[in-house]
Amino acid sequence: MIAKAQAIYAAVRRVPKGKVATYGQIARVAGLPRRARLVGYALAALERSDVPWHRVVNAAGKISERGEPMFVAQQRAMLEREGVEFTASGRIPLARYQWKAQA
DNA sequence: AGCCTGACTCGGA
DNA sequence: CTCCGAGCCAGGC
Repeated sequence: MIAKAQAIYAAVRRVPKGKVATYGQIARVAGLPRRARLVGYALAALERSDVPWHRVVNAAGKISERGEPMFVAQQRAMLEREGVEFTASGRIPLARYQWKAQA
């Protein structure tokens, strides 16, 4: 486990229930500007943790796929259970649900 | 070291 | 809206 990953996880944990954040946003909050890919990489390594990874989506407000479509459906279900709505095209209206990190 | 891959993002066409 | 190319970084070979 590397320190950068820890910073990323800490940033993700700050995302409140019912809100979502983008990879790039998490990267900035974690002090790693332009390292969106690193965020995805770090989250991919997650296994059984208290990190709300399901609240992290890409810049388009869509859930990033990773092989099994099953996980995407699972993530969407968890978000909807927290009150996050999806558009007919499967996107999340970021203007309304994106987490605004406070300095 | 080089090359390829990947839960990404942005600007341009 | 979609597709492309470039920039980014960690890991494995």
